[in-house]
Amino acid sequence: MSPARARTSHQAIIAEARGLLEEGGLDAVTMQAVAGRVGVRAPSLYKRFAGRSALIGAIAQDVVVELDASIAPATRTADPAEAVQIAANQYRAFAHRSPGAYQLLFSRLLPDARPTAESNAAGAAGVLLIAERLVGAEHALEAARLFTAFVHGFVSMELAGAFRLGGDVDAAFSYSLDTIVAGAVPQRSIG
Amino acid sequence: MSPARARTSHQAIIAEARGLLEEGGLDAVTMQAVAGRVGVRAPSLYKRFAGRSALIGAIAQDVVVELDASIAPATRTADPAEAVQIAANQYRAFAHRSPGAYQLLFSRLLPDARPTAESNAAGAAGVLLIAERLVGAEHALEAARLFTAFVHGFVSMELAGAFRLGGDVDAAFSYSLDTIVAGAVPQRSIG
DNA sequence: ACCTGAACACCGTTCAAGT
DNA sequence: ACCTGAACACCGTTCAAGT
Repeated sequence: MSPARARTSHQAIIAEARGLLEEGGLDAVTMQAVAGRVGVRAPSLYKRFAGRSALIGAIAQDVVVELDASIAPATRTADPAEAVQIAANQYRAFAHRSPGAYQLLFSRLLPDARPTAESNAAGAAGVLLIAERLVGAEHALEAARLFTAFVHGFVSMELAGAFRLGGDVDAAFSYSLDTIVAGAVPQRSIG
Repeated sequence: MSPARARTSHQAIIAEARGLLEEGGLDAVTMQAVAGRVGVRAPSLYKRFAGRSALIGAIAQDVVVELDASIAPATRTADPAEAVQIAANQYRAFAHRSPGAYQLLFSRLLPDARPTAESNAAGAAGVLLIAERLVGAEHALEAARLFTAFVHGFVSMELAGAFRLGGDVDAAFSYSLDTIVAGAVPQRSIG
């Protein structure tokens, strides 16, 4: 007679789905596999998520928040050139720590699986702040885009196994950041 | 009594699959949909491709070759700073022209759907050549990685709809290339 | 209030049977 | 030599029925 009590939770489902994502990619995140991990049958998941893509979207939201949080401390470093290094290294470290989650952010997601603009506003604001300190207000947005595009691109290529010509990948990352900072700073005084 | 004659071809299958990829993403590239487009039933596709992932891999191979070809002409521009601009703009134009195909290259692919290292050796060599002309032999590989990572990252973010803060995206691309070139060149004479 | 089995429409893939 | 229908194991999703 007692109505069935909850045997799982929103958070547990997301956590297990994310585990499957890291282990076997998006294809491994099936409703049945997730249900199995949380000790329930697939149809029960629909009590908490509208469908698979909503579940994927919930993961993406969490990931955006974590990624933002991991680069946020860099904002508190006064020297902008140093802040760039810290933010870039933290961003890259997050992607290495959670490659499946990271790649999810830039995969073509279904409409309802898209992280909201607000959810990464904090991260965008932090990068913009550092960029403004580095190059001034006029080119802050452009510099922020340069920085973000480079770091994302580098990490994305690493995770895709695109650096196949040998050499020291860490050194290339470091060289690149130095080069970008060197190119960006003078534009404030010269241009 | 006459044995059944071929009703489609390797190339036709790849072309139609790619059309579906551009229209509806990877999920739309089902064996049944591809078969329907080439006027055949799904099982017939297995006469020419080992499976879906082999078909996806064949698309990826073609795309790598086309992308390489689109940036190759930049190599013939003597001024390296100018060559960087041309290569970057051609790369970006290709991604805008074939966003589905482009994104395929950086998605987590199954083992047999991976473009071979040889297939993009030409493109890598071209970028490396331009980088060497720009910064010298010592840092050529690192500069090539900076360039490639930035351009890929920028384009990837564009296609993912990640630039949501307004502003002029074309201008940010142009600003970024100028900044990278400005930062890279001095390192040859100074460092 | 949550959980379940059964069902449905869809996949990729295999294979014996057709021409 | 290529094509096909039928079959299999697997998806996501719905829903009536259980507690």
